[in-house]
Amino acid sequence: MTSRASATEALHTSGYRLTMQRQFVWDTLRQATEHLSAEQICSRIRRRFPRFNLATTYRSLEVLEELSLVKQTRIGGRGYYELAQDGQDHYHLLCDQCGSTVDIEGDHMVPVLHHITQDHGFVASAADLVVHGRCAKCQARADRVP
Amino acid sequence: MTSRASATEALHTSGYRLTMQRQFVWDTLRQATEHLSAEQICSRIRRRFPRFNLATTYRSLEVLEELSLVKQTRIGGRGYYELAQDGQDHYHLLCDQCGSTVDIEGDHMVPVLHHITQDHGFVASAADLVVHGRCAKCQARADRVP
DNA sequence: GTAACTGCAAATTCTTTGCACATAT
DNA sequence: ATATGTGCAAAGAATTTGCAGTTAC
Repeated sequence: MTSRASATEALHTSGYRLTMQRQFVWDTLRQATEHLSAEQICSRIRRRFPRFNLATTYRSLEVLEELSLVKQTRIGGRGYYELAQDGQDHYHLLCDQCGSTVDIEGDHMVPVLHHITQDHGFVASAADLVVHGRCAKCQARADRVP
Repeated sequence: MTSRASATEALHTSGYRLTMQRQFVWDTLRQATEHLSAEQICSRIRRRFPRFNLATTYRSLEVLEELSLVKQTRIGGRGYYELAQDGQDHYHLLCDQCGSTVDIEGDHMVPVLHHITQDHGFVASAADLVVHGRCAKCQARADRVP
């Protein structure tokens, strides 16, 4: 029902070959609890399959992205990858103090995107939102020691 | 009244030296009608001052950013620079087809940011929003030739 | 069997840094 | 006078590409 079950199928029906490497990348992202950089994905796979390399990581991610199975978010010039959610997008809160990220899901952006469409005749397909600021922890810390 | 008049002053009062190079970068961004990459800024300045170079471009932009005179937006792994608007942020619509960008200003994001603060105790200081999709022109073209 | 894919190394692109010289204060 | 800033060249980091060999179909 979710896109998770259909990765191999999606590859197959799109004419892409089902390789071990692509499955590794897919599985790594499925098991991850947060977005991962290409480097992180690669090194995790290398633990079990030492000949795996970064070029293949990028090439696999490119395919998975094209099939809308994976979503890339750029934070500070680096790309991070995670499973694409089915319907709704999700966004990132980045604490500029401790560097932590929080994911937010929900339809907060729907009215914004709607507005954009109305005002500019622009048909939005995806939105990358990174909100900078201070997370709850760092905020509390700052309050304690002003 | 706007931040535009106070670049030299801001540099001065912050203890930064007022150099020709920094003024060149500032003036280039003032004259620009859209955001520019470091490379674009540099080559424009080089037309009048051939010894100007990229390293100085980046270093000048860093200073101007720190003084909140300039805002950087990252699109597709590249940094683009423009004057920081006084009060309100502005965002970018990026046409994935023709590569054009449209700037949107306004307070569309205010309720979103407010919500985020409520829900996550996260204090937002800035938001980077890049909306991908299809601009009006490309949309019309697609409608004509389906 | 063959077109697609991988591994490796080298190339690209964007950005940062070290250091000798120049300059704003 | 001197701390800061610049120019140049070289280093870094992230990503892409060329190509010979491998593999899924």
